[in-house]
Parts: sequence; structure tokens; C-alpha cells
Amino acid sequence: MEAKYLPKTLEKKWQDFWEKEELFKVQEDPSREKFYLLEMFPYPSGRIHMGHVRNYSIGDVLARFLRMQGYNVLHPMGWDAFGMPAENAAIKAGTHPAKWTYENIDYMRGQLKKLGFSYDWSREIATCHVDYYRWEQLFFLKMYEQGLAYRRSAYVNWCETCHTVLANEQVEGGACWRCDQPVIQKEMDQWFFKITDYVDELLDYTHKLPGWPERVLVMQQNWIGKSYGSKLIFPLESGDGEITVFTTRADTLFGATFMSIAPEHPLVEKLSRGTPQEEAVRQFVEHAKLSKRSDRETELMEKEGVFTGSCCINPATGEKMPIYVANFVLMAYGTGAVMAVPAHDQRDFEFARKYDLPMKVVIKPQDAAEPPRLEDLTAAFEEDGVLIHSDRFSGMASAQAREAITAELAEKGRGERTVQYRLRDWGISRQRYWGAPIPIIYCDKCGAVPVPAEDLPVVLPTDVALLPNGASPLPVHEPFFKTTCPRCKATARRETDTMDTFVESSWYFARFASAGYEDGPLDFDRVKYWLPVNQYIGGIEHAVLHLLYSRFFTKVLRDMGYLAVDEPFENLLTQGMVIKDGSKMSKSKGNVVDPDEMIQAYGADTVRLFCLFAAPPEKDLEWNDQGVEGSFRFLSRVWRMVSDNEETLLNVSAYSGNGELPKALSDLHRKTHQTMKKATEDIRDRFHFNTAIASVMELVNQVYQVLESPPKEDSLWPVVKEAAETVVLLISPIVPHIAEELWRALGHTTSIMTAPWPRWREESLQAEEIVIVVQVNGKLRSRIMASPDASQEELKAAALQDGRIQDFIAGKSVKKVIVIPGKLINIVI
RNA sequence: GCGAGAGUGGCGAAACUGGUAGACGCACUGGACUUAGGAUCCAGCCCUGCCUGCAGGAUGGGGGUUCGAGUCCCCCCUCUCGCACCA
Repeated sequence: MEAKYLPKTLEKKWQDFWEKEELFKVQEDPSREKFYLLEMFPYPSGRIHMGHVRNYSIGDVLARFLRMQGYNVLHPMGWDAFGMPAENAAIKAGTHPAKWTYENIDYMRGQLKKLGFSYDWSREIATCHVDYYRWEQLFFLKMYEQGLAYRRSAYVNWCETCHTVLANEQVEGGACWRCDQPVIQKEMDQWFFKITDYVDELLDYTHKLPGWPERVLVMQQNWIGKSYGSKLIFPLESGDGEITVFTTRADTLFGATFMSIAPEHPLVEKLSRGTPQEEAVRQFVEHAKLSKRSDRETELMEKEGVFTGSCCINPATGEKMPIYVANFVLMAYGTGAVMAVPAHDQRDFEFARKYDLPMKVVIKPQDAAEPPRLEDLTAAFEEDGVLIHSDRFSGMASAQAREAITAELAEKGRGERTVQYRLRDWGISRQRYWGAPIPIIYCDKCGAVPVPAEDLPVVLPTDVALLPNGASPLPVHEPFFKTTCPRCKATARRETDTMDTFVESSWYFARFASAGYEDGPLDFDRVKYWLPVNQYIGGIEHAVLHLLYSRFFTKVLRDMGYLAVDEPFENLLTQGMVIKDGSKMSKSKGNVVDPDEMIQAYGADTVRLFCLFAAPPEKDLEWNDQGVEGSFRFLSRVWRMVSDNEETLLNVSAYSGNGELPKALSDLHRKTHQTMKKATEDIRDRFHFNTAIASVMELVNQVYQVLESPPKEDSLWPVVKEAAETVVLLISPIVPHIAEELWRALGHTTSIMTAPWPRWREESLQAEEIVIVVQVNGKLRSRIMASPDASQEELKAAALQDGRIQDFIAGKSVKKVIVIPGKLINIVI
């Protein structure tokens, strides 16, 4: 073998070997314990970035580690291949999204192979391929049949730049998550998935996923936003109609002095029509609808409103309440109308002060003798307390009053206890070309008619000319939209919207388990064998979006009989970002590190090693070129440990653990087994690859130390060989290429991938003598050597006899001696 | 504002249930080998003191529990992330 570590040729050699021998392929085998390991598949943007390298390196270490531990490991990879960037890039470059996408996939697949990731490529998926999305269209039809997919007109988040609708989850701080432009509200016909049908189960299971990070579960809980309250009905003063509100504070009903409704509220026009306020309301509503969502949905926004000209009646007091249109009331939450209790709600308080509306204190703090005086109020009192000025509910505690007041209104048919969610149904229509067509046909006579299942797939046409403004060409592409009604055979028009790309990523993990299956979307038995995903790994940015939709889809597919699990991902690891110079890598900051260049310079193993060594997976990883240098140096050191002694090592057998050894060698042997234990536990139990690697580095250092002044003993090389083989085995999941090469150099003829993971021997871990720390009053004062199974009494006696300790305790009385066997002794004086 | 997490050397980080703070690596310093080395090997490397051994201090700040606290409890400061007028 070469004296110098030259990764380039050897990495290629082993990648070709693994591929030829099909070592990454996996099959269902009920006799073996399965492990489904999955990393979030990438969008084929053109090139792999360091975030991917990190994500997939973490996954690959686990995959290889688990294989060596004997698991039947499913480790697939694919492409989240539909989406806007393909269209934008195609318009810019004058090419086609399909061409752009497939070329990117080819290039990126090559990059992943160059990194040595052990994917079963025979299961590869590209979601833009009709063999994939055809099944998604089938799911859509079944969901439509069951009322889980439906169409309605709705105000939607609209991005002018991207010409498309965005899900709530895709709006970040009022801006489009992709292009960062302000999002406006637009009313359109849209297709929705009824995720709200599963809201309680989705919420319940956030308490039954112990393998998920707490913060992800909390984010999902917040997103679902379940709150208990009451629906209360306020009759209009005119006697013609009513307004329903949702409130969590029915106990404050007697303090409700006016009503606030959203500008989009359906009653706005009716309430203002024919009143002197009509024109003012019209103008206000227009202004509010145009104003950016980012501005409307923040506390910083000045609360504004206008009187509608109509009033309703407080059902508790019988008093008149003016109805205002207010910019801070959201149509999207509750009923779009809020009973305003200015004394007990800060928003209503500010609004009332601004427009000089009446206030009424109806709750006093539990321990206050006197209720606060109105004129002293500087802010609303929002906490629970005791009711006052509330007729016969006065004196009641808030919690009971909420029930009692609602119950009384319920008797008159004017209220009920209810539950409100923040989560809304998932709008999936996208006015974009590069997505899966929604299998619906619009007929003038029959309305929206689903495409019959036997007519699937609705193939996305590729012979289209893209429009320069980015709008979808489908509505003007006659061969696509022109069709006949499946019911009445009249000329009809296809739906030209496509599905949100999050639909594809909501079930790809299941399709991986049915690779090649053509008789349906999922091969039940194979899916049953593999699912759930035992370990899912990806970025925290998908904490709500992708992970919630996947959970929803899993439950829907379960109820359709396709899946046998309730949840898709048993354990979730969210890895941190890769940063450089303190901030996220980005073109604009010019701090991007290109994986290709790194592989070119140091080899894939070094890049992988650095990604795993510099930080534990859940933390951000600071990229450091000198640190990469250090990783390369370590691999070179391991290389030389073997190459410098190639002949000798080849011709001895590893020490088997029997026979007397001189101290230096028995220390090395012990260190070898301690390292097996430490590395195994760090990888298996904590995913702390950084400390696992550190422990192997220690072992390598110790081998070098022994070889610096080698004892002249026959047992020298067997013990060194045991250490060297252990090093190679332990690092093999992390740096598989060099490990494979060194494994052969040590005399093995089969792939290290098929070698069993090292197992430490308990009796090899323990030294004959160990260091016991001796403290006086909690301060480290001395160390003594003792047998690991020395009794407390023996340890105590030895400590008190220690010369240094005697100096410290001379002339003082020992009050107490604490002995922690195997660890330390603390003498209290 | 609410919720979660985090603050440890010049830097990335260790310290698993309270028990030797700083493993491992980077950077730095010195030495060896060498024509030379940014190659390699060896050594040093938290701060302060007489520089031998040791003593004292030190895990954002302050207090507490304990024989013993980076770790547990209370108060405060800073940073990161998430949610943010949700009625």
C-alpha cells in the first residue's frame, strides 16, 4: 500500500466496488430486525450544499453502523422534484423545467455517490415523474370521495411575484417563504385538504412521540392552537339576523360594550348599507384588504376601525353594542367577529380609548377588596378573578362563570361551549405549471367532476411554452385543458391548478418501501414490514410544514387501508445549520463552501469526518477550513499507523484477550475495549459522533505512544493489531472508503461493511488499579491508587494514610469521610 | 409580550444519573528530523502568584441546597430560535 494517504483513487475504487457488489441494496426479510432510516430528500436545485452533506453524513453513519450491528436497514434517497425554482430557472435559461430538473438530479446523484453514501439507489424516487404523482392523483380522488378534498372560495395568501397561492405555513412574517415579497389577500376558488378532520388526533399524538424533540412538538401544538371557549350569539338591533363570536372569556360577557368584526366579514356590507357610514366602511374595508398581511398581523400595527352604522344586543345585559369593522380582527380565526370587552382585553382597551367607547369593569382580582375604578385604568385586567356587576353571576369565579353564562345562553339557543383551532384546512391549489395536476374536470352542466380513476394519470404536458411572467401555461395550453366531461361527455375544461409540492413529500417515505410496485401506490406487505421510519433526520425548518402534513397523510392513508401505522416517524433528529463566519452560508454573504471543491481537495472521508466531528448533530456547525485540515491529518495518521507497519500487522493475529501483558500493552488493550464501549454508546444512544471520534483519536494516540518505545514482547504486535482493527472498524461508518482500504491491508478479504461491529469484553475494561481522587473539604488534594473493588473501609484508611493528606489534616479532627467507591474520597475537617 | 433552548480557554467543543472542569481537535509556542518545509514526530498551552512543586481563582452575574454544584433551586443579565393583535 501507499505510504501516503491519497483519498482520490481509493474512494473511487471502493464506490465502484460497493455498487458492483450491490452492497447497499436491501430486501424485506421478516427473519431479521428491520430499521428504516431516512433523511429528508432534497430539492434538486442544482448542487448539493453543505447542509445536505451534513444531514446525509449523519444518516449514513447510522445506516452503516446499524448494518454492522445486524439490522436490515432501509436507507433510500430521492428527489422532491416539483416546485417553482425549476420554472423560474427554466424561464431564465430558456430551457424546460423537466430538463433542468432531471439534469440537476443526475448531477446531484453523482455528488451523493462521490460522498460514499450507502443508499439503495434501486428505490430512487423523483416526485415529478408520472410513476410517482399518478398515485398522488389517486389519493386525491379517494380523498375527494370521502370529503377530505373539497373546493371552496376563500381568501388566500397570494404572492404577486410567484403568481400563486401560499399555505399559511408558507407565509413567514407576512412575506412569501420563497421570494420574501409581501403576501396579499385574494379571494379565489381553491382546493383544500381537510386536515382539520384529524386535528385532535394530530394534537393527541404530539404527546405520544417521545422520540421527537420537544421543541418540534411544541411548535406543532402551537400551530394547531387548540383553545376551549364558547360560541355566543348576539342578535342584531334591527331584529334581522345575528352575529356569532368565539370567546374564551364568556365570564366577561357583561362587560362587552361593542363588537368588532373583520373587514372580510360577510355581514360588513349588510350592516353598513343605507347608513351614513356606508361610504366610510367601504373605504376602510378596501384599504384593509390591500394592506399587507405582514402589517395586519402584528401587535405593532395601529388598531383602527370604523363604525358600521349598526348595533347588536348584548344577550346578557340587553344593552346596545355598536358594531365596528376593525383591522386587527382576523377572518381566519374563530368566526371573524369578536365581542369587545375593553376593561379585560388589552386590544379592546386600546380600541375603546381611541374611539371613546364605553368600558365596564366586570372582573375584580381574587384578593382585591375593591374593584378598580374605571378612571384609574391604564391597561386592561386580563386575568381571571371574581365577577362583579354581572347580575346574579356576580361573586362567581371566572372559571365557573364561563360555564354558567354559556349554559344560560345555551338554554335560549344563543350559545354553546366549543373548541377552536388555529389550524385551518390545507389549501393545496397552486397556479403553477411544475406540479402534479389536480385530477378534476369542470363541466358547465355537471360542475366539478373527478377524473375517473381508470383515466389516471392526468399527465403534466411537457410540450408547453413557458410564459415569461412566470404564470402557468396550463390555462392557455389547449391540448391539456380541453377535454370532455366524464359524466355527460360534453366539452369540458380540466383543472389547471397543480398541487402544492408538500403533497408529494407527505408520503414519499411510504413509496420508498414499495419501490417498483405498479399495481397501486403502496405494496401493503412491504410497507407494513418497513414502516414506520425508525429514524428521520432533517432540518428544523420543516418542524411544522412537512412534518405536520406527513403526519396527516399517514393517518389518511391508514384510514384508507394503505398503511398500518398511526405515525410516520418514530424518532426525529433535527440537525443544526452549517454556518461560516458566524452566519448561515449564502451566496449574498459570499461564505458558501462548495462540497465538490472540498471533496476534490481532501476526499469525501475528510469532509464527512469534519461534518461529524466539529459539533454534535443538533447544534449549528461552524465551518472551519483549518478544522478540515485537522480531520485530514487524523485520517493520514490512521493511514500511517497501518501502512508503516503493513508487513508486520498482516502477519499476526489480533490479540484475543488471553495471556499476561506488560503494563504498556495491557493499558493499550484496555484502552481498545474502553474505546469500543465509548464509541458504540455515543453513536447508538446519543448520536454524539463528535465524542465517539474523539475517543478513537485517543486510542490512535495511544498506539503511537506505544510504538514510540515498543516493549520487546511477542505480544506487542497482536495487541497493536487488535487496536488497529478496532480503530478501523469504529471509524468505518464515518469514513467508509479509507476504512475499507485499511481493512483489506490488515488482511481481510471481505468488505468491512459486512464485518460485525466490535464488541467489548467487560473483563478487558477494568484496570487492576485505578486512581481514586482524595479531597479535603471538597478540594482536590491527592490521588491514591487502589484496587477497583477495594472496600469503603480500605479506601478510607488508605486516604487517611496518604502523606499529602496527613499534612492537610494534621492537628485537625476529621469530622466525616465520604467514600464513593471507584471515584473519590472526601475528608471533611 | 409568550414559549423553548443556550451562555464553559484565543476558537470548535468535552464533562451520560451532582463526584478530578476544559477530553478530542483547531490556532499558537518550543524542540527533533531535514537543503528546506505550510510534511511528520515529541512537548507545552484557562488565569494569577514564588515559576520547582504547589497555592489561590475560574463554567454570564448574584444568592441558596449539599461533604461536594458547569450540573439542582431562586433572582438578574445576554444571546439564539419559534410564535406573535388567535379573541
